Amino acid sequence: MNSDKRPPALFLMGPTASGKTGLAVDLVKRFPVDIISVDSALIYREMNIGTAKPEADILKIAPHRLVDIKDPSETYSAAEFVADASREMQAITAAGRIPLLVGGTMLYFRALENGLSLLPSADPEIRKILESKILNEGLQSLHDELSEVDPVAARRIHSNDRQRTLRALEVYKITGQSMTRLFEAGVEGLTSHRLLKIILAPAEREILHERIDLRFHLMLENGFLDEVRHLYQRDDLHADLPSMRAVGYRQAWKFLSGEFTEEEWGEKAIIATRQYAKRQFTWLRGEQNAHWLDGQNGRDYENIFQLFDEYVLG
RNA sequence: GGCCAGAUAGCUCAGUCGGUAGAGCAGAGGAUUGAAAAUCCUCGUGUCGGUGGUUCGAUUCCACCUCUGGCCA
Repeated sequence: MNSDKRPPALFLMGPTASGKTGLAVDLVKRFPVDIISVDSALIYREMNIGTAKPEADILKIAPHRLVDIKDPSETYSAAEFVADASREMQAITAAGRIPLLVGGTMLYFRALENGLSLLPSADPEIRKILESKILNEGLQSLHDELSEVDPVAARRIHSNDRQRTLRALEVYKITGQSMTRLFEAGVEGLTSHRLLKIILAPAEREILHERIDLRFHLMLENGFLDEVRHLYQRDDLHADLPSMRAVGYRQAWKFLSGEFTEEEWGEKAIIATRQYAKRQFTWLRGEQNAHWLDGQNGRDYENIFQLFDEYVLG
């Protein structure tokens, strides 16, 4: 029924706390799949409890690639992910197995599937200059500057969106060309594999909220605060690093620095997790050709196993 | 038991010199091209505690009642 001769690959997407890891492990037990993590926080070593990283015994059964590849002091990017994931997919396929990409970082999935334009990577020096300009002259002046060099991007990017305004200007400063101009070249998406996309997400938002709550309290029992305390004590880490802005870590950091009370930080961490899940849903609703499953009952899983059987054979 | 202060959106509160009300947070929806667990945008009808009274009109003024604080006994 399927004339597509390209090798198969599986995307397993879903909001945080939806049970992706559990399903992935089940798939590993039944099918010749190897897992690639699609998660901007699991890349960090020493960040285990708060990121809900699979435990060592799970990783032994179901190894995850692209986990623990960075120190919390380092940065990562969607482009690096695309390069890393593509490489791992090729390796897995070459070994006669099927790549299973599992995670919740939807930008990474999107970038991998649809591709990224050829843009320069971040330049710390230029960012520093632009940051200080925001400090001295305000974000609006930066946005005004963007209007001069790239009016199309300036119209698209809201003047309060500090991160995108800065990035668009950075691209111009590095290349001398507008981001809009560079976009015109088009992008090349993933063509090496045929995809089966599965979205695991509770149909009821309330169920997910309960799971988030439950999981957070479990994290606390498992010593989440001590984990953050270790990171807090390192003098090469600070609150503005991408790693320390992760949900939960950011709030725990603020408790340790005295900005939040003990009750406050936990409540705010749970809230931030819910809001993160909501943003993930916005991405997921836009996914094309994906199979949704609620995951609240076992039949769902059976359906996926069957689907997967047909897909691999096809 | 007496006195005082409260009772308004899921929560914390503002406000209406009498014309049925709005902020923050929460929540919902959306955007998303090398920081993405990031960053940003949009969305506010609720017996204004209850019952009566005054009034053309009461959430607002008055009386009583209920509840919650605090003080005095």
